[in-house]
Amino acid sequence: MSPDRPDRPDSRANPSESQPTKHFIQQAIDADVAAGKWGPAGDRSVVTTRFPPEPNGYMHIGHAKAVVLSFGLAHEHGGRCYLRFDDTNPEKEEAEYVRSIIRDIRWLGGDWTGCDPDNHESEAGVTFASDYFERMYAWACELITKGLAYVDEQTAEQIKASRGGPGKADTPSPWRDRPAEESLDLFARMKAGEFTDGSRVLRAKIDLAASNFNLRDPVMYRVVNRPHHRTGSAWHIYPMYDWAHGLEDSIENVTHSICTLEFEDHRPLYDWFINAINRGRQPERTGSGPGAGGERDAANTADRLHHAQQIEFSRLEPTYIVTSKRKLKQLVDDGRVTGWDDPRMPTVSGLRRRGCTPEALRAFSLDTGVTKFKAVHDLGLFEGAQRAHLNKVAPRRLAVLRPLKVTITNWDETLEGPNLEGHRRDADGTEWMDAVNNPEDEAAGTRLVTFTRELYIEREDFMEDAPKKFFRLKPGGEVRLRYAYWITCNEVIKDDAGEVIELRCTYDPHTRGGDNPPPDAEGKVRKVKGTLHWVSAQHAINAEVRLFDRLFTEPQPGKKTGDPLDDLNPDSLEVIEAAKLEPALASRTDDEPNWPDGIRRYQFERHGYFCVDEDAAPDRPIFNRTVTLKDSWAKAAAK
RNA sequence: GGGGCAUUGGUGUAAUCGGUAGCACGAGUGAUUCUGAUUCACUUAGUCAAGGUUCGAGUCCUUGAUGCCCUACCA
Repeated sequence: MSPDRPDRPDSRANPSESQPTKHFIQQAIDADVAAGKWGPAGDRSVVTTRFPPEPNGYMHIGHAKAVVLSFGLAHEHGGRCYLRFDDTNPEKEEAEYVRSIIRDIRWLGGDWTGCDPDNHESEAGVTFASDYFERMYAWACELITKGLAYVDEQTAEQIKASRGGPGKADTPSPWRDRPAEESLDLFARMKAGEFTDGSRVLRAKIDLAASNFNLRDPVMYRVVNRPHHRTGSAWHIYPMYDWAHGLEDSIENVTHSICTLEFEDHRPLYDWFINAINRGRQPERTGSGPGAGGERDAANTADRLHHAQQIEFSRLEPTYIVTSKRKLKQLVDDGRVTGWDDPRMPTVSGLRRRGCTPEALRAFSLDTGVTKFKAVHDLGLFEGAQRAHLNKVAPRRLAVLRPLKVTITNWDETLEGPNLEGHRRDADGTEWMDAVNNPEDEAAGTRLVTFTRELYIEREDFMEDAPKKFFRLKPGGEVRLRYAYWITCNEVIKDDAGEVIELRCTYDPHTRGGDNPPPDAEGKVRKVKGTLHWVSAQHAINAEVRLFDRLFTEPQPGKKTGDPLDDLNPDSLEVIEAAKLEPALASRTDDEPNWPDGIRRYQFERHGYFCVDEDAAPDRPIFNRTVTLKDSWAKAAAK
C-alpha cells in the first residue's frame, strides 16, 4: 500500500461524460504519440484516422460506434479523420449508397477533414479508394519485379482445389515461379482488358503453409470487366481489400487504422504488403510527410511507405436487432417493413425517421465501451440513452392516444371562479390553462391549453373495477387533470355492447392549476394520487400515431433456429388512426427547440417521446413513437 | 485438426509496478413530484476452473474449460 499513489481519473470527478479511464485504443495512441512514432514526440495532431465504408448498402446502428470512434479519436487529439469510400468492387457498389452514407455520417456528427460544414450532402473532402488505383498498380508492379507477386492463370475453382487446410500446405500454382517479366506483361494486359473475368489473378508470393490462411498467396487483383461507378471503364482489374486497404491508409497518412475484430487475422497481411513495398527503400523521412488533402508528394515514391497501425475492436451489437445486410434486405423485399428507412429498421435512416437522436447514438456507443470482448449490448441501454437526451430537450405536450369522452357536468358558462383571477375564460366556456413546456428547462417557458366542458382522457386511465393500487380514475374516484382541475367520476355511460363510451364527472373549482382544495369541516385535506393528461374535445386535432415495438422478440434473433426471421415480432407496429392532440402539435411553435436535423420531437406526457413522421402534411399529422417513458405501474401490473 | 482473439455482479465495463475489486445500466426499497416520468438516497450481486510463484494475484506462470473469428477472384 503506497499512500502517495497519484489519484486516478475517477468517474465521480466527471460524471456526465462517461469514460473514467482511457480505453485501450486511446492508450495505444497515447503511447505512440509519446514515443514520437509518427512525428515529433508529443505532437498529438499527427493522429489520423479514417472511416472506410464500402458503398454497397445502407449504414446501420452497428456502424455507429465505428463512426463515433474514428472521428472522435482524431478530434480529441486535434488530428484528422477521413471519410474514404472503399470502392474496390464494381460488382456491388453504387453512387446511391455514397450519397446515403454521407448523409448518415453527417447526421451522426461525423465531420471529416475537408467536409463542407454547411452542406450535409456534399462530397467535399471525401476520398475514394478508386482515386488511388494508379498508384496501387505501380506498387503491384514493383512487387512483381521484386519477385513477391505473380500472375496466376488458374481458375478460381482450381485455386480453391489447391488450398490445403489446417496443418496442410497449399499445393503451389504452376505459375508461381514464372519470370517477373512474364507476370509484368500479363498484368499490364489484364489491366488493358485483354482477358475475361476470372481468367487471371495477381497473387502475392508469401507462404503456402502459413497457419494464417490469409498469408497463403492471397489474391491482390482480379479481372472484372465491368464499369465502376466512379472510374467508368478505365480499369479492368480491381484490387482486393487486403492489398488496397493498407495502401489507402498509407496514402492518407493514417496513423491508426481502426477496424472490427474480424480483421485481426488480416493484420499480418496488412503489414506484410507495406513491408514488401518498403523492402529495399530509403527510410521514411521524419514526420508523416505532407498531409494536406491526404496527398503524398509523387516524387516520394522511392521513400518508404507510411505504415499505419491497424487496431481492432468489438463492434456494437445490440440485442433485439439484426444487422446482417442479407436479412435486412429480406425484411424489405418481403414487405415485413415499409423500406430501408422504416422506423423499426436498425438502419441509420430508420433510426432517424423514428426520431432517435445522434446524441443518443453517440452516448450508446461510448457507454458500451471500447474493448475486444465480443459482447452483446442491451438495447435497453440505448433506449435509456435516448430517454436521457430527449428528457432534457423535448417539449412536453398533451396527447390522448385512445380517447374516452369526459363531460364535466357542473361546468357552466359562469365567468367567475375562486381561482380565476387573471386567467382567461371565454364567453363560450373555454378556459385557458398554463402548461409547462419542459420542467427540465425553465427557459422553455409555458404555453396555454384550453379546458372545456367536454374533454378526452386516455381510455386506460379509467377502470371500472380497479385494483387498490390503481391511482387513476374509477367510479366515485377523484383525480387531477394535469394543469387543470380535480374531477370526480359520478356516472359511467356504456353503449349497447357494454363498452364504456363516456364518463360524467364534476370538477372542483378550488383545485385549479395545482392548488389544493380547502380542508373540510373536520380540517382534513383531500388528496389525489393520480394526474391524468387530457385534451379539450372541441379544440383537439386528430392525428395518426404510429407505435413501434422491437422488430424481434428474442434478444439474439435466430439464436435458436438459425433464422432471425423466425423471431419476428408480429406486433412491432400499431397504428392509431385518430388520436386526439392538443392544438399546439399542429405545427412548429416558437418556443420549440431548433433541431439540427429539422425533425420535430416532443414528449407526449405520460406516454413517451414522439416525432413528426416525414409522411406528415399540414392537413395530415403523423407522429412516430421513438421510445416510451419508463412505466413502473405497467411493470408492476405485468407481474 | 491448425491459427487468431477473448473471458471481472443479471448486463456492459474500470482497476498504473502484483497492493482497498470501482462505475454505469438493470433489479429492489424509500423520499420528492401537478408526468406511476424526472431527480435523490439506500440496497443488491462479481474476478471461467484447477494448480503454482508471492507477505500479497483480476493482474505473473502451468494446465484445462468455454465463446467468437479464419481455408471468397467480398469488405
